[in-house]
Amino acid sequence: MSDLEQKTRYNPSEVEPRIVDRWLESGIFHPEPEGTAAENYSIAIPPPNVTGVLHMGHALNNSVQDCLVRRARAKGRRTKWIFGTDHAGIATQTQVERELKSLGTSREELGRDQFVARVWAWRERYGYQIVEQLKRLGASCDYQEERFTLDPAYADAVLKVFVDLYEKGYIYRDRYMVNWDPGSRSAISDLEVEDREVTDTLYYVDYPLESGSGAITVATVRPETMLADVAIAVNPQDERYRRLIGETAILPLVGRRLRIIADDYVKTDFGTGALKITPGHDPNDFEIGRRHGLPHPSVIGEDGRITDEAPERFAGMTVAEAQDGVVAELREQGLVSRIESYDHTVPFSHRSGERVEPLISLQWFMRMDELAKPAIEAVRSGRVRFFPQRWAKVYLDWMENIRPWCISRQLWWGHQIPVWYRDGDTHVGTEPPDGEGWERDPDVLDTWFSSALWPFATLGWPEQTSELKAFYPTDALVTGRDIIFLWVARMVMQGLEFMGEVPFSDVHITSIIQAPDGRRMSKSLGTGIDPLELINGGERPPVFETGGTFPAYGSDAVRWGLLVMSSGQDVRFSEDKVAQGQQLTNKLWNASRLILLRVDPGVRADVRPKTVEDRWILSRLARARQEVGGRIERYDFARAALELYDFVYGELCDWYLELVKPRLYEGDADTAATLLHVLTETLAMAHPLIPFVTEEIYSYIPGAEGLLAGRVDPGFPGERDEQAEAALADAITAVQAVRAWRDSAEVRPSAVLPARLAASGYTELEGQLARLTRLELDGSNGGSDVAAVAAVPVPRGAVEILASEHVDVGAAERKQSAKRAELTAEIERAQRKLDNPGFVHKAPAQVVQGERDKLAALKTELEAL
RNA sequence: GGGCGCGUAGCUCAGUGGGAGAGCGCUCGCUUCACACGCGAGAGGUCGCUGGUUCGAGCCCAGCCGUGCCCACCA
Repeated sequence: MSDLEQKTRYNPSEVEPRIVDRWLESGIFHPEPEGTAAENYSIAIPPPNVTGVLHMGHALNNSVQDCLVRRARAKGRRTKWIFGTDHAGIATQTQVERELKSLGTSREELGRDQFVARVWAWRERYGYQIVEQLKRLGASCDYQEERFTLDPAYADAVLKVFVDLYEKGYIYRDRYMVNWDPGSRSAISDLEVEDREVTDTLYYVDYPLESGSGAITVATVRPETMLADVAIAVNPQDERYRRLIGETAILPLVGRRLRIIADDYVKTDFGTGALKITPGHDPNDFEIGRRHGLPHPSVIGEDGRITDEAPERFAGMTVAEAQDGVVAELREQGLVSRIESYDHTVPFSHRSGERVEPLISLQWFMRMDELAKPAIEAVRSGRVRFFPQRWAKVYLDWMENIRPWCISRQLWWGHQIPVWYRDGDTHVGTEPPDGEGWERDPDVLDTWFSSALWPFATLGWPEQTSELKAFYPTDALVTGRDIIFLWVARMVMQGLEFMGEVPFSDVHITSIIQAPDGRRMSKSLGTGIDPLELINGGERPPVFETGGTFPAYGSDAVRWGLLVMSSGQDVRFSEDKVAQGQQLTNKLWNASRLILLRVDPGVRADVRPKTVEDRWILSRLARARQEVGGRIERYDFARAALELYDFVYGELCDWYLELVKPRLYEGDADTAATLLHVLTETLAMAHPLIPFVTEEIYSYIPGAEGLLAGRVDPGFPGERDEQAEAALADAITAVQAVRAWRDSAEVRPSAVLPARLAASGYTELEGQLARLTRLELDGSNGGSDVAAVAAVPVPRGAVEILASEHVDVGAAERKQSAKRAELTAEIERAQRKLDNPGFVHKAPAQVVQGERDKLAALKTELEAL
C-alpha cells in the first residue's frame, strides 16, 4: 500500500486502461440468459457505424447508458447491455468508394462481388476502432456477444421480415417520385432529406399560345425542367386565366403542345398564377399529373445529366449547364420577361450534401399506416414513455401523419432485396427460386430497415432463444432526438409487429452538445471535439480560442462532465465541466488516501458511530445515496452528478474528514471502521458515474472483495438522523461565521484567540468548533471577568471574542455595521410579511411558522451583534 | 405556415410558487502533516420586456422582443 503514499494526484491515464482489462477479464458484463425480461435489465446500444469513430454524441449517449446499466447491476439485476455495430450502408460504401477513387478505380470497375468483398475487408481493418474506444470510455457492454447488422443470422432475420411484410401486403413495388441523391446515386427516404435555404433566380418565361393571341407567363426557378413540361395549370377561379382553360400553349425550345388545365392546387396570389406542370421532376406536379392523367417524361437521368428525351443539343449536359443553355436560348427568343432573386428552401441529401433531384423511379416502398396504429397506441397508453416527456408529442405527430417509406437503395453494401425476376415473373422469398434465368433485384434495403429490428434480431430472433426470453423487451433506449423517426419509431412498429411487444419501455432523449461557440459540432465545420483527445490528452481544436492542449482528463472526468452538461437542453460544450469532473476524481482519490493510509489494515468497514458527526455523515450519506440513485433512475443525470459532487466536496471532505481527523490520527478503531464504511458506500454510489477511480480505490479497501463493478448494493441506505443533521448544520454555520469574522478582523490564520461561547446547544461540538476556528474556549483565559471586544452571532447565541493583540477591532467593526444593515433589512422584510393578514391567513401554517422562526432568529442575531 | 425549446452572476449552466445557486473567472488571505487539479473568506444578478393570476412569481397565464431546433408540396 506504500504506493498510495506517493500518488498525491490521481492519474487516470495509468489507472483506466488497467481497470478496463480487469473488467473485461472478469466476465461480469456478460450475463447468462436466464430468467425473464421482467426480472432482468437490458439496454440495446444504438449500434455505431462499424467503421465510425467515437464522437461527442457517442460519448454522452454511452456514458448515460453505462450509468443506467451499472446502477442496475448494483441493484442485483441480471443486466445485459446488448452490443454491436451497424453496417451503415451509404456511409460505409461512400468511405470505400472514396478510397477506390484515390486509387484511380471505382466500384463499377471492380464489379459488385469484388466491391462487397472490399467493403468487408475495410470493415476488418476499421471495424474494431469504435469498439476499443467504447471500452476505453468504460462502457460495460456485453462485448462477448457482439452483433453486426450483416451477420448471417441477422441478415436472415431481415429477409424474413421483408418477406413477411410483403406477404401481408405492406411492402410493394411502384414507379413513383422519389428523392434522388445524385451524390450516392440512390433514392433516399424523406427523412434523409434536409431543407436548406437557398437564393435562386426566379425566371418569368412566356409560353406563346397556339392561337397566336399572346402568351401565358409562368415563373420557375428551374427553367431546365421545362424541357419535360406537359401542361400549364391555373386555378379554376382565376379570372385572368379562366378563358384560357382548355387552350393550348407551345413549349418554347421544344415545340410540344401544352394543354392549359385547371387545378385548385395553383395559388392565384403567387407567382403569375400560372404553373408549368413537370410531373417527371416535381413532386407536386407529379400529383397534379396523376389527377389529370398526364404523361411524365423525364429529361434528367439518375446520373444527374440531361437525357435524350430532351432536344439533342441539351442531352448529356449537367443540370447546371442545361439551365444556362435553356436560359440563353429563351433570352435570344425574347421569352424571358423578367427575372428576380428568390429565397426559398431546397432539398439536399443529408448524406452526400448534394441537391436532391426529384425523379420518378421504380422502387420498393413500405406502407406504414397499419403498423403505425399500435405504435401510436403504445405511446399514448404509456407502455412506451419518453424522457423528457415532450418528445412523445414529436413522435406522435409524425406517426399520425406517416407516409410510405421508400426502402430500396441503389447501393451494393447492405441487405440485398430478396426478390428475383424472370420475364414477367416475380419471386419474393428468403430463398432463391428454383430454375434457370432468375435475376435478383440489385438493390439493397435502407439501413434503417435492418436497424429497426435491432432489439430482437440481436437476441436471435426468429429463433425462440433464451436470450430473447431473458432480455426482450429491453428496459430503456437512449438516443438523440435526430433519430426519433428514423429509428425509434420504426423499432416500436417492428417490435410490436414481430414480437407482439414494445421493444423498450423508456426512451431517454439526450441533450445535444454543441461546440463551445454554439455551432453544431461537426467534423466538416471544424467544430468537432474528439472525446478521446479529452480522455488521453491532445491538441485543442480551433473552436477553442485558448489553443494549447487538453490535459489527459480521463474517462471519468469526461463522463462526469458530459453528464453534468446534459440536463435536457441543448448545451454548449464546456471544458470547465470536464475539469470539474477531474477535480472530483482527484478529490475522491485524496480523501481515500487520507483514510486508507491511516486506518489499521486489520480494520473492516462497519457502522460504529461514536459522535454526533458520525451520525451526521451517515445520515447525509443515506440521503445522498437515495438522491443519486433516484436521479439516475429518473434519467436526471446532471442532478445525480451534482449531488455526488456536493456530497463529496461539501459534506464528506469539507466537514466530516476535517472533523474526524484527530480521532483518525489517534488510530481509533471504531472511527476507522465507520470511515471505511462511509468510503465504501460513497464509492458504490459514485461508481455508475465515475467507474474507474471508484474501482481503483475500491481495490485498496481492506477486506474488499472482487470488483466494485460487480458488487451488489446492500440495499437499504440507512435512516436519516434529524437531530444530528440539525446540530451539524448549526455548528457549520457557527464555524463559518467565526471564520468570516476573523477574516474581517484581519486576524492571522494561525493565531489562536481567547473566546467565550455564549450560545446554547453546542455541548457535543464545542471542542470541534474551537478547533476549526482556532479559538480557545476552555475558560482558562479569564472567563466571564474579561470584557469581550467583539461578539460573533451564531445560531442560538454568540461567540464572544476576548481582547487580544491579534484583533483589529476597527476593521471588524466596519464589517459588522454592514452586516447589521443587512440584518435590519431582512428583519423588516420578514416583519412586513408577517404583518400582511393575507399571508398569515392564506399561506400554509408551516410556511407562516417558518417565517416566524426566521424572524426570531434574525432578531437574536442582530442583538448578538 | 405549424410545432417544440431557450433567454438567471463576466462565461457555461442549475433552479417549476415561499429568504437568488454551482463550476470557471475575479478579489483578499493561507506552503494548516489527504489533495496548491488544494484550503479559508469575499465581491458580483432590476432572473429578456410588459401586463395578469396569487397573501406571495425566476417559477403559473397572456402578449411582445431576441434566439435555436423540428415538421410542412406554394412555382
